[in-house]
Amino acid sequence: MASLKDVAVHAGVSVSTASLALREDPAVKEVTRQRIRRVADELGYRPNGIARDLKVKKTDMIAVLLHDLGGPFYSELLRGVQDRSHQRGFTAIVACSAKGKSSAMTRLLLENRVAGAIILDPVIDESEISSVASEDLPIVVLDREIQAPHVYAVSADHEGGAFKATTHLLDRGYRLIGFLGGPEDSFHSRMRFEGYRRALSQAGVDFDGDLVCYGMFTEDSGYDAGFRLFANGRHPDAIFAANDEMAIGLLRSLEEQGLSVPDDVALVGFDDIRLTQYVSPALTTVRQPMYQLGSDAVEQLFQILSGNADIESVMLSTELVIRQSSGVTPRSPIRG
Amino acid sequence: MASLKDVAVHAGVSVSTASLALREDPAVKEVTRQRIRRVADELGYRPNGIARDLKVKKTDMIAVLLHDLGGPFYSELLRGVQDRSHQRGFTAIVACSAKGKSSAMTRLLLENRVAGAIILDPVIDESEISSVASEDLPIVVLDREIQAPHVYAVSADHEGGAFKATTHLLDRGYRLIGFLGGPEDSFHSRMRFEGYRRALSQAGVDFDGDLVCYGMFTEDSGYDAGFRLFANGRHPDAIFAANDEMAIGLLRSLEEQGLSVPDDVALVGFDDIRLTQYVSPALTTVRQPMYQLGSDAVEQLFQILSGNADIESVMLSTELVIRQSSGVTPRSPIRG
DNA sequence: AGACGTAGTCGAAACGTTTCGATTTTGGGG
DNA sequence: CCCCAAAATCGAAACGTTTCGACTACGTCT
Repeated sequence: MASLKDVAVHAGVSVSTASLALREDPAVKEVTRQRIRRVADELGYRPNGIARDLKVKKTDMIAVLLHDLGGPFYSELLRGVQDRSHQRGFTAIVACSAKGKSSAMTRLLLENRVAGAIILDPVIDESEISSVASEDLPIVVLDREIQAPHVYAVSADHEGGAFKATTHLLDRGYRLIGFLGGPEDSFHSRMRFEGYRRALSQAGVDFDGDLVCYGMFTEDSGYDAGFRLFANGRHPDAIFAANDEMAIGLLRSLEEQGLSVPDDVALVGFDDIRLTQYVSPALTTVRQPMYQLGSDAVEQLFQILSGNADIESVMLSTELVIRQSSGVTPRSPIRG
Repeated sequence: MASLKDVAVHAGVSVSTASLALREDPAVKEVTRQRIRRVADELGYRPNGIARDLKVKKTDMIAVLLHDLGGPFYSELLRGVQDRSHQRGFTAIVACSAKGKSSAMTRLLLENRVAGAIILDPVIDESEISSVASEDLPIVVLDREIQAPHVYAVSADHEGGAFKATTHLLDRGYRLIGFLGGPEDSFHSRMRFEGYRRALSQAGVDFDGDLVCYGMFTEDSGYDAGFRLFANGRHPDAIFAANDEMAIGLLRSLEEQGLSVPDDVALVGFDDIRLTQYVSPALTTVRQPMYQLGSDAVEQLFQILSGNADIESVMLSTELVIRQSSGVTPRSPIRG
């Protein structure tokens, strides 16, 4: 592997001149520069970014750590990250946030290979993240609340989205509105539950714990929950599911129970995954601004790295996407 | 940022001893090691992986370059990459293969930051890839054919899958089988077309160019093609679409044209994306071993990096997944 | 003609490790 | 008590850059 020294020797100049020349520094004479560049090409010289990073003590790479690579809607998020990183001169690299000796977490974050990190992983524990963040490694967490130095948050407004979803059902006249949550300790599930509670309470509808049920955010767990929600003679007239996967499983189980959606039971999900448009009836849901989440995360990191002092948490609003599963006409509007 | 030297000074030992101690080298006495480690912890010392990589002149990171991050079925692929990388002691980082000065391509591959790369990108041109590959940077391309030094291939058997799909339709008695391809210069489309041709020819069915149509691998382009395929009084009794997206668009257009699938027209797709199970009728398709593709790519890279001389291209077989869209019972089996 | 500014080039240090040969310490045997 | 091998520690070089102060040569100004 040809190094700068090799180039310098072959071009009959010093290493420093070669270095300057290849970086188009105006201090080196045009003719010399051309010669050096020609030699570099002949030798197939490639700058060693590792050496460079070591010398200048900084790197333009930022890490994006996801719990499982390639989940369904990371696509948009990563596009946001990608675009904004590029715009800010960063190179974003994505990896899986698994722990362990040779994990990306270790290699990238603990071994000083990146300037900062964005973490979207509901599972990895808080202490892990806060212990890894430092003066030299700011971390932006997505969809989490972590109070720790050098940890910043960018989040979609899950509570607000859930509020919108539930209010939508209330507006359409439903009163026995069930909630299908995810794992109880999950941030997403908690926030969405809170929005649900707030909507009920604002509408003056009593909360009924019997109408609440939990799954695992998977389609199958939604399917299972579909039976529990209608067991013992209970019969909610609408259900707000904390994510689309479960809503879709739920849809299947309702169908099996001979219940029609939305005629017998209205249904709203969360996330707006692609499938929601294809199931029948198409699923009313809440869309998160994934692209912006990614882009804002990078921007936040950029600001921090630029030494901008007062960084505030960012909360992005969500959007209700109304389709068929939540009924068509308001039966008895509660407002207006 | 505390360096090894700081640790050494505070612990009253030399830098080399500190280095050895923190790597648990048995040459350093237990008590010394404990002292050094304690000091390191107190100072919040973190090894500088960049310096390390520079010194030892190697890195355990491999890059995975995708055309667009987070496409629908990269998920499985990346899991394969992830698992195998971990098993082989690599850290896999994923980035977008866009070109340009500060792109991942440049930063990671051209600046010697990774030991090797896996590229899955039908768009980026061949010359780009072959010019980037080198002695010190072996590249494994997925689903492409590139003849160049230091470029190796791992591929699913698209031709074979298309053959299976078409033969399946033939077995069920269809004879006027149309082909809906992607962009004509795409490797995927070409291979799948070839499998289609071979199946027809093996069954002694004449190829009819009028039954061939091209889209862009998108749902909308499939929808449009659906009208072209049935224009001018043509009426294929089955269609093999080169991917599921287009097949689904096609399904929609057939429905609009009052054609029933599979009764009027049978349909087979390719890829087995998740949606295929949810559309109605569920789509018969060809599944690629995405997990294995990823895992084999890493394995291939590992072998190359281990100095294993004779590396052969790998071709993985695909699997026909039969659902409702291709009809139910054979009408007139052509074999057996 | 001498001084001086400037364009161009150079040398050496530094970044934080690892590695290896050299040096010191230790402890046991004669 | 001394010597020696083994154990423990150390010092310095090296990895490939960048950077900065220093140096050279040369034309210009006075």
